[in-house]
Amino acid sequence: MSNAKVLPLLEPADQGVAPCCPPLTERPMTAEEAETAARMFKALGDPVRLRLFSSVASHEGGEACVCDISDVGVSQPTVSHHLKKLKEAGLLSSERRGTWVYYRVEPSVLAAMGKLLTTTAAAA
Amino acid sequence: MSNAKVLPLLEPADQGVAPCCPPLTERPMTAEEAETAARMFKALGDPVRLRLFSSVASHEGGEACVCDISDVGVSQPTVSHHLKKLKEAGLLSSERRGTWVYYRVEPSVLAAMGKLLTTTAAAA
DNA sequence: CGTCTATGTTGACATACGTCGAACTAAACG
DNA sequence: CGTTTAGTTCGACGTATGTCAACATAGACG
Repeated sequence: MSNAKVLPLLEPADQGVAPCCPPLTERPMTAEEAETAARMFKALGDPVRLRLFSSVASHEGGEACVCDISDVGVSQPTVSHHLKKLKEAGLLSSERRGTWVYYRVEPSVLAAMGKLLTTTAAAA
Repeated sequence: MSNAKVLPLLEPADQGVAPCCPPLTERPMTAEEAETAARMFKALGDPVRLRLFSSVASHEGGEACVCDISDVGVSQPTVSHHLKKLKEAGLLSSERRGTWVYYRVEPSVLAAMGKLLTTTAAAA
């Protein structure tokens, strides 16, 4: 099978910490950091993807079957396309169990993005 | 607890404050919420914009002249174009003072996006 | 086996996007 | 005035993106 290309910023040892970059307000990002972080923001920069991601993330256990979240107003292939994008961005992972395919959030990535947006400006 | 501030998921007010939506992990976003939030994520979904925004956000006072942040590897019209996009997304505001134009971050928007990505405290 | 259901993939299309150079506006300065 | 510096807007170009219908694949089930 063709392995999905996942963001290289996430090592299994980095779970729980910010793997990508310092907060946006700390210092100007380098080109490389921006390249990496932009990929994550871009993945959430589409309404359909955002709804899909939110549906998965808010589902119990942070995991949901495709059949439970595909009611977002677009065709089924489009849903599959967007889920693939989210997977390629490292935000979701998928697993087939019998008939259905389950998608799950990558909590470390969510935490990384949250840290990017932490307002350190309050210290000033 | 102090959820009195997070409760209003009203329309994105035009006052600069953008408490658009609850955390992504709280419940599936509505189409309207996703539209609003995706616009912000999309604005940060470009490496150049991310660097520009980070440069402004990390500058003293959360404010910077265009001339101080335009060294991002693209032409000056492109810088202007991206700054306009960030402004349209509500992430930055601009003001002309004499010869130079200063851009400043909208801290409320930054906080709103941070809240969107608040770590999955409930997704256990 | 055949068939049904659940997802993924492919190909095509229209639109959006990032980029640049050139032309334009705005302020300072002589 | 004219010139210089700072920044925006315009027009054009190539590429990326979102979308769908059609087809393909993977289990389940008889």
